Amino acid sequence: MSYKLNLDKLDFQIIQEMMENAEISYADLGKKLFVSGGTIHVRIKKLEECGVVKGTRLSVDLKALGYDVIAFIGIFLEKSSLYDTVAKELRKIPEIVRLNYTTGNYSMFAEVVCKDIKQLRFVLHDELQKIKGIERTETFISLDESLNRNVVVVGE
Amino acid sequence: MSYKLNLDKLDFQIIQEMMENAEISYADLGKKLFVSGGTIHVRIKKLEECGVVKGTRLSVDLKALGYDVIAFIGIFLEKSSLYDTVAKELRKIPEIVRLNYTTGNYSMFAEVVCKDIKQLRFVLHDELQKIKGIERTETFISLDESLNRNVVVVGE
DNA sequence: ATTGAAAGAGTCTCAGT
DNA sequence: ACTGAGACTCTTTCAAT
Repeated sequence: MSYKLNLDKLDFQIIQEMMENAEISYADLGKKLFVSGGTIHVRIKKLEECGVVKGTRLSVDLKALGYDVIAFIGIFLEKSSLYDTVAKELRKIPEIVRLNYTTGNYSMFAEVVCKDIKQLRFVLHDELQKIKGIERTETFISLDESLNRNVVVVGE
Repeated sequence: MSYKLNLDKLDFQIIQEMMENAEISYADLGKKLFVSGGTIHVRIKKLEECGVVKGTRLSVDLKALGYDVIAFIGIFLEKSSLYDTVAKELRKIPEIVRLNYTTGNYSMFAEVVCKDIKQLRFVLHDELQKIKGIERTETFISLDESLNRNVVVVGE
C-alpha cells in the first residue's frame, strides 16, 4: 500500500526533535545532530515532499482557553455497515475532534472537547441522539490527563 | 484556579489559524485578519507569555513512518487509589502516548501507537501485564481513523 | 494597543566538493 | 549527498501615534 521510503537515522532524528519543538532553527538542529544547517533543510524538504511531514501546528493549552472537559465516547451502531454515514454526521459536530472505527466492544470511538459539562450534555443529548444508526453510547469523562506526547519514532 | 485571561476575538482567531498551520508568516496572517504583522507578533508574544501557546509541533504521517497500529486500552485497576503509581509505570512505556483517568467503566484510558500487531502484543502482554495494580485491560484496535482535528476555539 | 520601518536572524538557493 | 556563502524573507525591536 505505502511506498518503501528510504529514511535513514538522520531523518528519524530530525522528525523526533521537531515533533516536540518545531521552532528550533536548522542551524541549531544541525549542530545537535552533527551536520550542517543546509543538510537539515534538504532533509526536511524531502520529508515534506514525500508526505511524511504534513506541516506544523501550534500547541495550545486548551484548559487556559476555557476548554476544561475532555470526554471519550464509545458508540454502538445498529449495524456496522452504518459506519460511513454516521461518521459523516459526527464530522459536522465541531466538538468531536477524533473518530476511530474500532474492533472490540464499541463500533466507533470518539473524543470530544468542550468548555463545560453543559456543552458536553448538549453534544451527547441533542447532537448525538438525533443521528440515525447510533444504538447507544457510553461516555468516559477525563478527570486527569497524565500523559499526552508523541510516540518515539525509530527506523528498522 | 486559572487566571482570568482577557483574550479578545483577534486572539482566538490567531490561535484558530495557527493550530492548523503554524507556518504562516505574521504579515500574511495580519492581512487575513485585517491588522498589521506587528500586531500579530505582539499578540502571539502575549499568548506565549501567559502560557496559552505552548510551542509548535511538527505534524507527521505516522503510517508513512511505519506506525500502522493505533489502539485504545481501557484499564481496570484493583483499586482506584493505585492510579498514580500505575500511571508512573505506564509513562515508562514509549508506545503509550496518552493516558487519562476517567469516569465510567474503566479506571484509566490509554492510547498506544505501534509499528505492527507484534509490537502491540508485546506492549499488552509483556509490558502491561507485569505492572502491579492492573486488574485487566480491554483493547480496541483502530481499523480506520476518520477524523483527527483541533477543536474550534471561541471566546464567550 | 497598533503601526511601519530598520536591524537582526533564519530560510532557501546554488555552485563547489 | 553534504557544505558554506550569498540572496532573500521573516521575526523582532522600537519610536511614533
